[in-house]
Amino acid sequence: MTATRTARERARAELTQEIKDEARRQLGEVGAHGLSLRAVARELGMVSSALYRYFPSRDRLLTALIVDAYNAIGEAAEKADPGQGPPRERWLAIWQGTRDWARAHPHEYALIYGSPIPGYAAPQDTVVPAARVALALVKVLTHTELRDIDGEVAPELRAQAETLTKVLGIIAGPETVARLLMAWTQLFGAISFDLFGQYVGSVDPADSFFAHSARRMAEFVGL
Amino acid sequence: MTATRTARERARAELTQEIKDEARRQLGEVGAHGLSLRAVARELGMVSSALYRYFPSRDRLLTALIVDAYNAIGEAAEKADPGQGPPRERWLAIWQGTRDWARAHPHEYALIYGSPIPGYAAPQDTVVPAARVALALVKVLTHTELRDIDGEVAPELRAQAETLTKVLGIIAGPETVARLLMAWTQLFGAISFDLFGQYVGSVDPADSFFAHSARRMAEFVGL
DNA sequence: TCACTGTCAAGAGCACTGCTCTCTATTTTG
DNA sequence: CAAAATAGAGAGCAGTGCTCTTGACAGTGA
Repeated sequence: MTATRTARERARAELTQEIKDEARRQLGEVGAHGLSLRAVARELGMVSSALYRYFPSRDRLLTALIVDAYNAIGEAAEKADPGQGPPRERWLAIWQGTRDWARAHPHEYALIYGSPIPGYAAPQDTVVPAARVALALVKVLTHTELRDIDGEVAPELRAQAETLTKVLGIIAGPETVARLLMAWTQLFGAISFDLFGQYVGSVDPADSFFAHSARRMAEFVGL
Repeated sequence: MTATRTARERARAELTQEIKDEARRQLGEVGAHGLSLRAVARELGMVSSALYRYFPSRDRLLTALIVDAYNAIGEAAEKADPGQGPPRERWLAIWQGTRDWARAHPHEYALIYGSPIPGYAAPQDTVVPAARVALALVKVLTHTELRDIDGEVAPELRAQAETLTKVLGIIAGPETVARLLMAWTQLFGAISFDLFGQYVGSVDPADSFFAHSARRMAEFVGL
């Protein structure tokens, strides 16, 4: 009984995966804007209406791809981390690994770090996968002796920083937490500017500049 | 003769502007994704095909809006600059003014700093307006005594920095130029993260964090 | 074994899109 | 005034997301 039901569920799971794979393939070719449900169905040899049994709308398909993309870039960041050795080296490796993934999958990156596609509704499913890269960076700092940094921190930000220290379990002052958030912002700001063409005319091959930023931000957070 | 020709050309210029205005209005409601040429034409009481006499394609209309948006955010940055007084105050004012504009026009901001809409072809018309915010920041530093910063700079980046010093006419070492580029990246990275919802769960009302970032980056570049 | 139930793909169809073409009215120009 | 350029209107094409209905099939309880 479970076997038969599983047979069906397995077929369903497989087809769901095939749809996502094909959609991701087309995403890489025509971007999110050009992704067409009908084209995906056509390529899979099925009729477009059948696809709605698996994804109730185009946006939901995109959301599924978004979650996958967050996990993929998060995994890339985690795998780039050697896990041991000098924290500074680990930090630089994570930065590089994150950028490498983004450059290899520009459309998927744009999907998650570009303009929000649907009506501004970032589903709840995305918040945990979205944090993976940031957590990889935090992890480097958790068992590290940071040179503590002083600095005035406004009450609102101080409160937010203290909440974060509890959630993340890191031992660092508010100024360090704020700097970590700035580094996180810098990481994705630089990748986005690079991929979206904002560096054209200034640091167009941005490799050297990106590596430089990674080093400076490592120092900036106290590494 | 010029008067008669002007009559038509003026009508044309006016209608071109009206189309852009209406398109911008709809952009604010439904975003770039939902912007429809037919809807714009409908609202203006004309037929959709007539609109093609003014913009040869939807992408070209969007490109016109992109140029306008770059100029608008650039002007916002310039107007926020008091133009005199302590450089640090000017720097902070420009950061704030830029963010304020972005928060007031999120869809227009997404248009220029989100995922590139057309097939990755950022038209040449956009590069000059796109630099206005950065130039406003540079302007603050030009007649300022910066405490010079040392630091190793890789050859590629050093060459790019030296090209920039010539183009911009600023007197600063490569390390300072690199830091300026990082600050520029930080500014738009923070605005994008804020508007695109990436700060949800960490520094959600990002006002305090943004102000903090502005101050820290001012110090970072030597102000 | 047989009817029942839930699942599936298929097809037709709706309202919409960007865009092209032709036709006609108007304006500008020589 | 006649010719040329420009304007808008309308029809139409190929494509889209999405809905609804229809018929086939698989698994279940009597």
